[in-house]
Amino acid sequence: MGLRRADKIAETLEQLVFSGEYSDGERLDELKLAEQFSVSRTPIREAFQVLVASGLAEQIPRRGVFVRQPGPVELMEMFETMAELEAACGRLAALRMTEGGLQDLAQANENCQQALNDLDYGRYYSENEKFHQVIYRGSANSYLEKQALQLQNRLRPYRKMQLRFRGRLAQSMAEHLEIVSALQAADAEQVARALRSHVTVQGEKFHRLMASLKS
Amino acid sequence: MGLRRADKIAETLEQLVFSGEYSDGERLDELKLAEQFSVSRTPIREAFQVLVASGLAEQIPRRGVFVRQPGPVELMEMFETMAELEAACGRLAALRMTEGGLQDLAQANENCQQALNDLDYGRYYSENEKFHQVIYRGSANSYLEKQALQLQNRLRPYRKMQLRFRGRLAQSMAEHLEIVSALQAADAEQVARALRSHVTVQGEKFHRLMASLKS
DNA sequence: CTTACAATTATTGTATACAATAAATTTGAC
DNA sequence: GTCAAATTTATTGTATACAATAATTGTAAG
Repeated sequence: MGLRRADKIAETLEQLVFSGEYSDGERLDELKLAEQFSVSRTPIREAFQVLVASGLAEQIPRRGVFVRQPGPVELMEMFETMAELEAACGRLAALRMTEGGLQDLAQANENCQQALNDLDYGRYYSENEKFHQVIYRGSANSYLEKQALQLQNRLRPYRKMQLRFRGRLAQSMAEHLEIVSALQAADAEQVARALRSHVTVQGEKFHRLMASLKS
Repeated sequence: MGLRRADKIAETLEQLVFSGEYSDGERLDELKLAEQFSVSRTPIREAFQVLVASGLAEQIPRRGVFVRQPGPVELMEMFETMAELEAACGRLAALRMTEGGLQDLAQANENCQQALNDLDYGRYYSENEKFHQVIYRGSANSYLEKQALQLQNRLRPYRKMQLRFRGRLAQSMAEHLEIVSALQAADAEQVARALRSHVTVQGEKFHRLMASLKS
């Protein structure tokens, strides 16, 4: 599976946009990037198309492409959409999850608890992601799963901000348990409700997120 | 707002893929397309990136790009995801829809009824789309709205197949009324339920869709 | 000093040229 | 005649060259 230079560049640029290396509205300079990547403008331009298509940048004809960092409003909208996608996955998973899937879920939750016991935030974070991914998978709808994974990926940097504050992790674990038992009980509505409120950003979470955006 | 040649080409190719002009697995020939559009390979290749990014084609390095028409399974998954997205829009719209939004909805439904009275299937189809779009808008979440619009657009050709068969339109209208009244009553769960089952493809609809795929 | 216009520069968009790799075809051994 | 290796051909990926348009600077009039 040969990789094209352009694809690798697109991936790298994506990471740079995610990590906040480029701020909102900043223009992506073809020539400068071509130099940096030791490549001609062509693969850079092809990489741009990928960024633009995924909404990470905007292209204005004859002007250039400009990175688009989501503002507070769009961010909230994305989180809300994520909550609804998760709820949808959960509702379907409640009806379709296999015994093996439920075991994976229990294991994933176990790993979260372990990380929490060790106060290993980084590991809790990644195990938590896996926990949710088991649910996406459990929906038995690979199209929906892909959508959920995509948005999860897009929101990762912001989720990272909001997870590590006092009491949040314990509460998060409690919610996980509620989700797990609802899934075991195959109670679709309960799963959807639990996941929606687990993911939704409001109250204190909202203020934390807004505060962290300013930095 | 100058348009780039490559963007226009991407749009055209999208339509060609949608309309079934290209079948699944078919390779998109750069040179042939360059000739057809009277253009060099460069803008063709840039257009390809757009198609690939939106999942309409797959790119295999050093091999070419190949159109990806959804098979029966993926199609069902997409419809199911659409149902969940619509339910999500509806649930939010139930809480947020303005008086003006409700009026737009009533008007859109009125137009559907009118088209149905005239037995104008084409118009019913487009008015029906507008009806749903009012709900997307009603969610007051432009990110979610965009996702819904995107999938609606992607599913259009298949939806067209399944709408025109005996009795379906009358039933569809009845469901619309249920949706409208639930929205007026601001009953989020009821709206979500009604929209989900309205959009879901199952039973007779499923068989129709499968049958039409073979042609 | 400000404004408007002209000339210059920079940057994007497209065409062509070249390089690298995969597909196809030919050739030769068995 | 069949299979395999080698050669040719076709096609993709990248670099460069050119064209078109937008941004910038400079200049002169008021």
